[in-house]
Amino acid sequence: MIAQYICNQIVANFMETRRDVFQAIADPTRRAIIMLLAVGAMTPNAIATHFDSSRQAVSKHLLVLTECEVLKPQQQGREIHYHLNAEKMKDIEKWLEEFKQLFAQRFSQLDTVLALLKAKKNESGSI
Amino acid sequence: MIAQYICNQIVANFMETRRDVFQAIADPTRRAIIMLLAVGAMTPNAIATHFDSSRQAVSKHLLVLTECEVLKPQQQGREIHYHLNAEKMKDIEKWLEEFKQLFAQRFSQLDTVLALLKAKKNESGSI
DNA sequence: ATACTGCGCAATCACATGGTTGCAAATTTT
DNA sequence: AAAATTTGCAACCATGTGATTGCGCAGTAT
Repeated sequence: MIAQYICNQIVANFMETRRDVFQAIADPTRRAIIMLLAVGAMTPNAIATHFDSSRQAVSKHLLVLTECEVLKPQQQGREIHYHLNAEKMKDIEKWLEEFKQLFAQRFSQLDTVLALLKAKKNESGSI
Repeated sequence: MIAQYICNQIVANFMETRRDVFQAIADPTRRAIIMLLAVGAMTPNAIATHFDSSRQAVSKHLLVLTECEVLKPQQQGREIHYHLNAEKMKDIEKWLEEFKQLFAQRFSQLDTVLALLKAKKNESGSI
């Protein structure tokens, strides 16, 4: 059993709001769009030609991606070029890194908890 | 403008099915659960105490995470210990790595396309 | 045997999501 | 000026999602 305060800390740290990068990459179509735009900026019509779904469906994905700040629209006359905001992708990397650290240190964290429990063995056992 | 065949290849490669790791980490509660279980296996009740939502709500998240093969339930008497399948997390890392490579090589890919276009300048322009 | 506990499952509900069609606004072309 | 193109936006629909409540079943404790 992990000590309560450590768990609460973990939960508090990693509970975030919606409309983030994680929602952006949740949909396979959106992941494909991200990959497409990683190569270069494109217009909605150009993007849509690569998918079975309609232009409007793709456009809605572009809206979501823009709300997640993964894409940045750039108007050029009547065309809109969607650019990738590669910086946002780092949020995923950051989370993944935090996870990997937590996972790698799981034994030492348990040791910490056990040591704390041992040190407080004479007090009330709930820490 | 990116050449058609490269784009189609990208789209085909990165269109995947649902119920994958990306859906697993789309929800902030599920991300927090993953972080919790990264430290050590826990029972549904123990997990639920760390969240405001009810036990059943957490249980549904556990079901989703299990379907995504991020968690593995392990029955012990009447208790079920949910273990993290850290291997599944690598799918995210893999995707992120592919993205980073694609992004880093975007200029050279454009060069490739332009070179191809130049070589075929006398044929039909669609490649 | 009889409670109690831990847990999954079904029903239900509000809301989000992905998709479609239709249309209007803005820009470009003719 | 008129036609065509690119695009976003609104309405609508089917389905998915997150959450709640109620319940039943399998272990455990008394």
